[in-house]
Amino acid sequence: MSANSRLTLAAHALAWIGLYQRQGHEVATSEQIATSANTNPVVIRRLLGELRRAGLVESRRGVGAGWSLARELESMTLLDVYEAVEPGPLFAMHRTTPDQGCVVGYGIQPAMQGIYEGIEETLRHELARVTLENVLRDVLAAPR
Amino acid sequence: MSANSRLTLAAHALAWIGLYQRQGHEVATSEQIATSANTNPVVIRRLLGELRRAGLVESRRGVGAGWSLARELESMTLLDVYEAVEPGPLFAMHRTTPDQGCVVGYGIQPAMQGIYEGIEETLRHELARVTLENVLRDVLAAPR
DNA sequence: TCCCGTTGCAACCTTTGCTGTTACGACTGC
DNA sequence: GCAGTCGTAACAGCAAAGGTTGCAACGGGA
Repeated sequence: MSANSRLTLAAHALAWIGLYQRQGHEVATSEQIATSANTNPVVIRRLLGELRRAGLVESRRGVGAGWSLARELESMTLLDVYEAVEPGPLFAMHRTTPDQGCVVGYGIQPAMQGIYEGIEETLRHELARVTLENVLRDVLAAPR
Repeated sequence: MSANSRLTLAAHALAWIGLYQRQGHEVATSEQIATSANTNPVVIRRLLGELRRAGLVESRRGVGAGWSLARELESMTLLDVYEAVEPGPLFAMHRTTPDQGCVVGYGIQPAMQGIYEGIEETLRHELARVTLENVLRDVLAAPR
């Protein structure tokens, strides 16, 4: 599976903004977050843009601009973040339509479709159990 | 997520071989399976090679060669197939190591690591609940 | 009114992984 | 020896993600 770091990076950004705000700052810049994540500010802006569309963060422009949380970390779950940054399904069907004249080729897609739906529902449920507050607590609990 | 059709294709191939054997045939060829899946025989051989390494199928060479199941479909689960064809973890960490001098950059990877492990364990449990026999039954149950 | 720092966004390149394709050697029953 | 199939390497094509550059838009302050 082409492993995807978008969820990790989004959680990183949210935890960073949340911690920064608790330290008394109003907004965080993509530059600061990019430094922490060791990547490019544009990558952060793109990702935070998706989170903004999902209502998780807000952005201000002009002087003293930057990003702030739209909700408390306690009320954000990894499922919210996952849905904001991961569009497609977990498992894909065939690239090309199987032979519809073959019994297996005809029935395989509806069969796997149904199975995958149940599995993804369970995945969503698991993701919904973890709040960004949990994430930040785990981050701060890392032993030095 | 770069959606991955390997699990779907592997399930297709196993269901095809299983059904073919129940119809009284000894072995199935990669050519036949490729026709059903509407792809290239080499793609099928590569994938079945991974399933062979996992002990799910066997192959014979020479005249009258082909593939056969190494176990009954009832004793194979989607987890067996998943582990055979999907090497990496479901969610990836950052591409580049985050800033270890930053509290969040330092703690984010162990934090997400622990969270992801729990989620993947649940995913494995779900995959283990579905046997290839279930898959074949669903395939044959597709309405014409 | 101008300046400055930041977001918003488009365009492009590079890398990576999967898939498709061709080619050919290895094997085995006849 | 022949024919049919696997086993595998090599390469091209394609798509997605990430990285990079460039620049317009915004808005508070001087």
